[in-house]
Amino acid sequence: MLSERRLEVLRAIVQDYVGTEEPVGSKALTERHALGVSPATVRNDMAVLEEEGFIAQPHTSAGRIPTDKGYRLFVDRLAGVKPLSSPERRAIQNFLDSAVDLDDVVARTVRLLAQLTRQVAVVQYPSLTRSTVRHVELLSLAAARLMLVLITDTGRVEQRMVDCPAPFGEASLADLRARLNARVVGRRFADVPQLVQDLPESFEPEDRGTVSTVLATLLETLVEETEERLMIGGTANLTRFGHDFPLTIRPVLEALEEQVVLLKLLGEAKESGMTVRIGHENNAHEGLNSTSVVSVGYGSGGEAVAKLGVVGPTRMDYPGTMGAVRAVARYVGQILAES
Amino acid sequence: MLSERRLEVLRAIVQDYVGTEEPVGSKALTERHALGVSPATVRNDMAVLEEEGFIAQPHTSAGRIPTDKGYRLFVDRLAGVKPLSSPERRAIQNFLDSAVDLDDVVARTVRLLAQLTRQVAVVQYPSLTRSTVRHVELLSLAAARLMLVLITDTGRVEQRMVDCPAPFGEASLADLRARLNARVVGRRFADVPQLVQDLPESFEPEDRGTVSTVLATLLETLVEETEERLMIGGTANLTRFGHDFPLTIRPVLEALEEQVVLLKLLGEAKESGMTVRIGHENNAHEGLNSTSVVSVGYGSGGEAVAKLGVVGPTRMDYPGTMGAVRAVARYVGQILAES
DNA sequence: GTTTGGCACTCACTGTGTTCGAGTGCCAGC
DNA sequence: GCTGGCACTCGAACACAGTGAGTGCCAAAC
Repeated sequence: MLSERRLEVLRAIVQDYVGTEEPVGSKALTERHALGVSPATVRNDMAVLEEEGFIAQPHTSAGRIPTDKGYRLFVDRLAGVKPLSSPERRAIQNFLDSAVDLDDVVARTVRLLAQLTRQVAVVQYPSLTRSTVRHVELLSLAAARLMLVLITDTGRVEQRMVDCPAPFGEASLADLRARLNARVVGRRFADVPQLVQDLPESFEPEDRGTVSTVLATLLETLVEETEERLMIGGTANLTRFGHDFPLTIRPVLEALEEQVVLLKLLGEAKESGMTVRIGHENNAHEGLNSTSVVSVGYGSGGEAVAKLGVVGPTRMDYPGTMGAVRAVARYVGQILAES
Repeated sequence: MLSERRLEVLRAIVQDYVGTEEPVGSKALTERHALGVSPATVRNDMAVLEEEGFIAQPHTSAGRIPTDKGYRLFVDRLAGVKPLSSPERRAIQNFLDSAVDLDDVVARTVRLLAQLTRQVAVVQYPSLTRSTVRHVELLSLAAARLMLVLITDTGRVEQRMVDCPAPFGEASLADLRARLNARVVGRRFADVPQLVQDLPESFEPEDRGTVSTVLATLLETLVEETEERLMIGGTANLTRFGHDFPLTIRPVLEALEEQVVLLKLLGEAKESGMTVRIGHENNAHEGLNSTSVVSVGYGSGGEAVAKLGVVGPTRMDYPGTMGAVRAVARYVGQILAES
């Protein structure tokens, strides 16, 4: 068990190390923090903390730095979430309010997060399966070729070509469009499959094939989680860290280019509330095992339709980062709800 | 005037420097290239080349490196475009052939270019104004709210909300949709404005306001060159250069994040043929003044609908890069034409 | 039992020479 | 105009000592 003071020492170490980027020693600690004890005592505490694996020394005769386990404890028990200042909040709102469409919202969110946290920002586009249907449109492009357009309440638009097994008249098309919309508008994408299941039966035999094909394409589009897109920004912030540079930044950039990795990472985060994954906990990609990922879901209503977050060095300002991430997610949710 | 041999010396310097990333001296040159003269002679030639500004020495008692002006001469007069090997060509085609939609084509192109050239790849989405219209769709979302969807021959889809000044009946909507499509399908976006100019007049007075609003939105969408999007990849390749790292990579990453800068850069490139901008010639952003940009237009037909290219250090393999860029552009054009 | 001051020890970092060698410019001779 | 020779330059690499922040341990004090 760690006494209250030892925890305080750990907190002080994390704070100082995040601030200075240099290993912190016992003397410096007592000078900068009012711990009320002497350096020697702190040294004893440090020895214990090191034994427990919360801190480590890069080499003998150097100060201590927190380990991943140390950061974990810090995040879980010692740190709060630092709320943003109200000018910051206003700035966020203003900036997001002037977005014109979904792409713009996402792009602005990325820039905002990157600027606020001075780290790499990642924003996932609102997912299809968790959105609701605003409209389904069917266009006839050629005799046996249709275009299917899906519009979500979050403003996302998805389109697919459909090659029909048989020509499909304008009347049937209008009919299908009307019935389809009647059934699914306002419903969650996840519920669509069962809502349209029996639709082909109500059509003339010669049209059933086409209707089924259209529905199959529709369901396929919904399922295609692989189509999940995301936007990344602020990679230039990576250059702020590490004197040992190329070695550090290279694998991170590589990992960021693999969108699959990032999506997996976000996917593993909790559905609700903020998730912080520290260092080696990010086993999705080895390039990320000296970075931390702070992510949170956002959505137009109570429910999350996608996630956003930042990627930074394990040595980051967790309270500040968490505050920024949470605030941005909140405002993005509002914007999506309004549009 | 530079004699034939001096040009040969310059070519040798560029090639060696690109290969080794180290300043090249007179002795090493005569050893690696069959110039048929002694180091002393090469030294004299180098002195001349330096006087003319084609090469420079980082410090006394070091070899020479090409200047931007030197690279310029190399690209313009000394280097050809190195064609890809046929396995490479096949690989490109296979990789691009399996793309499923426009986003996928662009994403795959970026990856491909980045891998082939081992540099940062930039691909612009096919521009609206240079494409032709495949279909225009109007959807009624609410009594006085429409959605306008544009579909291009390159597979791009663009949508906008339209708030109507007055309610607009389904019949009028169908009418407008039909007439609009009759006029613009198959035409170039650039020609659309004059094709629809007189359309409002043929509608009932109470609908004219709405028709005008729709058309205005349509034209606005066409004009919005700012909406030009692009995709970037291969930033991890930046880490391959420079021991003097953070200083070098930072401004480049910053420049790459400013899409406006990149678009401007691509915009300044020649409409036809390949463009190579070297070092300080990239005055669009100071972060790019030690990089070169190789770009070329691509398109489904004979005409370019957008551009793609790579960004790398001035010290790059120009013939190889130009070959890869040209080949990729060619295949992307084919893919777009087929779809 | 915990805290504290004292003390010897460790070891990365810094600055200073010193050497080494690739590369240069110049010049006299072919 | 080309070549070999030669003195010179100057960055890179290496060795080495001094410095100081930081540590662990211990005996004394609270």
